[in-house]
Amino acid sequence: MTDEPLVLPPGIDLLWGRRTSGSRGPKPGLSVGVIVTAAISIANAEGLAAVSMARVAKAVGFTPMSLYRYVSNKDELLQLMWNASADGIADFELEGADWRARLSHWAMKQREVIESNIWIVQMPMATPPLAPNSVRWIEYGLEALDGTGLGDGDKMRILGLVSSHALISARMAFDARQAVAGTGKQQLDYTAVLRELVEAEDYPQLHRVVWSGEADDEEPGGDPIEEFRFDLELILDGIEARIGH
Amino acid sequence: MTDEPLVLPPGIDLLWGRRTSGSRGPKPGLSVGVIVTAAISIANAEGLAAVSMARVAKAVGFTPMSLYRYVSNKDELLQLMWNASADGIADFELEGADWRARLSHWAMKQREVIESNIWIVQMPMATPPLAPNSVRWIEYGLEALDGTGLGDGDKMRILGLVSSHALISARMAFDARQAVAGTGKQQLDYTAVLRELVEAEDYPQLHRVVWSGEADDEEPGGDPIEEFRFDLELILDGIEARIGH
DNA sequence: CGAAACTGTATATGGGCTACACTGAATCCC
DNA sequence: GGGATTCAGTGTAGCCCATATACAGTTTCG
Repeated sequence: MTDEPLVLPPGIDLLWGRRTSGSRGPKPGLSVGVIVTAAISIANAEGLAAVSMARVAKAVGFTPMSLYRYVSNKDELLQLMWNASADGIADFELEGADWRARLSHWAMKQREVIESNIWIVQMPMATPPLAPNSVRWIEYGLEALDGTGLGDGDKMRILGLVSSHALISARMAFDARQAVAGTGKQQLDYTAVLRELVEAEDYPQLHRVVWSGEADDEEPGGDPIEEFRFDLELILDGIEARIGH
Repeated sequence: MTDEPLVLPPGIDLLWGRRTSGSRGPKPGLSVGVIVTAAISIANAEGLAAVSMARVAKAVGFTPMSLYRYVSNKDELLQLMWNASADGIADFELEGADWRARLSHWAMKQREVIESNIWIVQMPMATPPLAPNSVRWIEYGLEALDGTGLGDGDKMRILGLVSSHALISARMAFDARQAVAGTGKQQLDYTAVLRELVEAEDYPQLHRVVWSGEADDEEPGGDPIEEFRFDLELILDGIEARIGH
């Protein structure tokens, strides 16, 4: 309970407004917000790989090194982008009569945010969710599960499970799109490739699946949103079983 | 049904033994296997970030460029590593009387493999699973779900869901360990940080969770395996509900 | 014996992050 | 007001990375 300095992960202090700066010297010509916005712009337009310090600096009209006055390194910039991508979350309104509808809504919204900032799926995972928007989001999730009788630990784990699945789902959809819109190359047809590689005697189960009609799986035809909903419903069923009702 | 060349993703042709090489010229002093083994060694010892072409080349005693005679680029090397990490999977024996026990066993084994090649969690996701070991693994998964009456598409999606969760679970455990064993810095106590940041009036739910005793969540104390099992059971419950019995 | 094919190397290009030293401007304090 | 302090932005340079290209040396085939 002593008032120790409390080390925060990089960028977190800045996000929570805990990084102070003196009043001497020239006025800053730039701001963290401007930098992060520019970086997100680039990421949305050209993918996360296109986000380099030099590239961002050019976008805001400064030299690369100037960015380091606002952001201590690139990793921190990435964290800030991740948080900023969820700006506007404060306006989120939890909808639904029961926990199931609410959590479903919560999950779909999360996937939506990821989808509209698709570079998120290329982000290296880092610290646990400590950014303000993440915390806010967890708060909403807990609210959705309020009154279910679940323990706190269970609630948190369930939210983690659902969140991580929203991310995975978006990533898989993204990968599928990439494969199709590849470098002008022939479309990567997952099923066709498997049909070529999978011999009946070595892989009886998979061979049957791949040659049966139904296996339109990873293909662009299958609606990723529907697939996500499938998984989500399955998880929700699991939660329901856990709640015991 | 024509016999078109069928473009395979990078590395996949090599993995399935479909890359031929002439017999002229000097005998190779190196092999893909040696390179991949060395790369995995480095990744296990120092993390995936330490795996660079130069680093691997030094490990095998050749110049960096020599590796390109065996591997067409770094990305391909990563795919080969990913596949090689699951070598030995052929000996896997599916255990369990019913599908639930079998799938559970399947999932736990998968997490185990990831855990013992923990750099996998740092890998950029790429193509859908087409490497031999991945395909073999799916085969086992289908076998586990055999006789459940589930449709092929559902089976595949369920396997994807469980797999992705094994990966996420391992990643979260890894991140937690990282946070603790950080750069000699003070341990990042998730709960403590949240207690500092989360105000009761702004985040009533989370505030309560964080200040209640139970919230020993992301902490090293909580056994990651147990947490994985929790999520897994939840998913299994969902599947059971789906099967309708 | 060429000619062809192949291995491994050396060199060089272009990109990345960021430490460091520096200039000049704004502010504070005496 | 004037010096000291603090800070913004720049330029340079170091080090790492992946890999294209050209080449030297070696093996095999016709």
